[in-house]
Amino acid sequence: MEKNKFYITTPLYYVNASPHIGHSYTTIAADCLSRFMRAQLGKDNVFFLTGTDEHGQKVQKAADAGGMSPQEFADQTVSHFKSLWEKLGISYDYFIRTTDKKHVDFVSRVLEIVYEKGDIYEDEYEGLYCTPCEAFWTKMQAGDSLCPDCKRPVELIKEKNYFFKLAKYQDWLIDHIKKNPEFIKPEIRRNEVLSFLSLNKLDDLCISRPKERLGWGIPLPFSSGHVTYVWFDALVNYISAVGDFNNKGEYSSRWWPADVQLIGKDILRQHAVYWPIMLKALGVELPKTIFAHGWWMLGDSKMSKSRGNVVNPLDMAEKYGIDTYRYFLLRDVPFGLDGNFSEEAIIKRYNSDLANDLGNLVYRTLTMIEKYYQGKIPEPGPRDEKTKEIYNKIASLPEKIKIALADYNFGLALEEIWALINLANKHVEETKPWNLAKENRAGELQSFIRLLADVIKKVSEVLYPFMPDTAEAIKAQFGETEIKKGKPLFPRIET
RNA sequence: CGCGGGGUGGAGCAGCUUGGUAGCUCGUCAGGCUCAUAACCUGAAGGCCAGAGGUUCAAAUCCUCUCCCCGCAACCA
Repeated sequence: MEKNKFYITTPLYYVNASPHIGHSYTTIAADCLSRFMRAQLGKDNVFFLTGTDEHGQKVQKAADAGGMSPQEFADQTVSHFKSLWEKLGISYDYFIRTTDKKHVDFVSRVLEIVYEKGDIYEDEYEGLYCTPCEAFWTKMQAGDSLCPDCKRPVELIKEKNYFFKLAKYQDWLIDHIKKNPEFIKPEIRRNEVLSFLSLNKLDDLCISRPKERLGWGIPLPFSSGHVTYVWFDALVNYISAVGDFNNKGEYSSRWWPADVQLIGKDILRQHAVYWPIMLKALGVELPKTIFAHGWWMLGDSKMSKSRGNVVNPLDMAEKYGIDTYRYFLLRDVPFGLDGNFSEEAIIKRYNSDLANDLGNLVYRTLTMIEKYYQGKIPEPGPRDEKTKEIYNKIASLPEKIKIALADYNFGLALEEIWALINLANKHVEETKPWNLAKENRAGELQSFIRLLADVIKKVSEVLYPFMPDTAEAIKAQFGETEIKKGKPLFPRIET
């Protein structure tokens, strides 16, 4: 994450359903990193891309069901995503839609280039097809010759399709992953991909769908009877959003290659296998890192629409506050591992970390400034050893956070911040400022209060990428010279 | 024998690579303090580290086997 620019992407969210906690998780993580990197590199040197994937069968079916055109349907879902991101304070730089004209043209160009290169060929596709579900199944999936979805019989059908030569690049990809330990993170996912690639022979990827079966997609430039397979279309967004091909088919971009592409572990294969091979075929550089995070589970079960246990991020943000929601997601579970989501867990985090530790430190400090210094933040006083030690901690905090985030360890970064908060709370106990006041030890009291104010100012500064509103609120309470006390930031939630 | 991850005080986790007093957060209990949101600080209780065997002076940590839980297993985002 060094260098002078930082390009980060989220996956393109598929518009067949409304946003859930998983979407918000990836996007909040990306937002946090973007805000952090803007502070490091300057606003103009960071590019944060998100957007929506809008083609394909599922969208068409959902649109049909709602009596809309696919485009109308997509427009509607896109507005849900956009308003959610606005509510959650997501600072994306660009929102790409795969139905954008630029993207459609770009995909077309990509297909031409790969086709001309000879990495796309025509062949007969044979598979087990379930007509009512409009889906193909593998032999394994439909072992009993019944559709795993609807349990009706599948039939073997053949159709003409276009294939992308994945297999040709298999060894190259294995080699790339082995040589670049940073390419797939965390390590567990890297090992997973590596073992998958080593143990299985890749089949070429079918990248077309006959128009009569699926009309909602980008037409293949070399076959009027087919549209592009959604993944082949969608993945290209990461480069279509930020660059162009010249007439020789060479790609150039100020931002590409991406510094990190955040994804959920469910779409690892597409991003760690298909995507790099597509780029290789195009002669375009590979992203530096693909980071696959874990899933949020509800109790013991996976979150899924069919089980009716989907968590609506907007409800959570409204109920507990945007920053609480952001804090919870980034702090409660290590990025990369699965986590358990529950409102009890949010409340626990809220009360212990936000209300008791941070909120209380801020509030007690404000009270003391009000009481002992009439609301004016005192000048620094003489520093004893303990005070110097705490100032050293303040000074070293940003570097610790930088190290933690360089490893995508949001939880550790927040723990570092809380270590300072807890140290300050402890310091109050040890110093007993109420005694200093009674005993007229003005110098010590002044130095002490100023220290607390300085701790809080630093905390609000480093907290900004994680909890922007809270950082602003604290900043507003602690002015240059005066304070504005107001209400507690995080009133306890009584249970 | 398909591949992979995991089983550590009431809950959630760290420690295992490079063996040597079992650590953190929350919860519980007791005390302290009063600037503070019954918040803060200190202390205590609580674990034969899934089970069995082995290596070693010494194993949560290395080796073998067993049991249990969870993902993945390819054109459906």
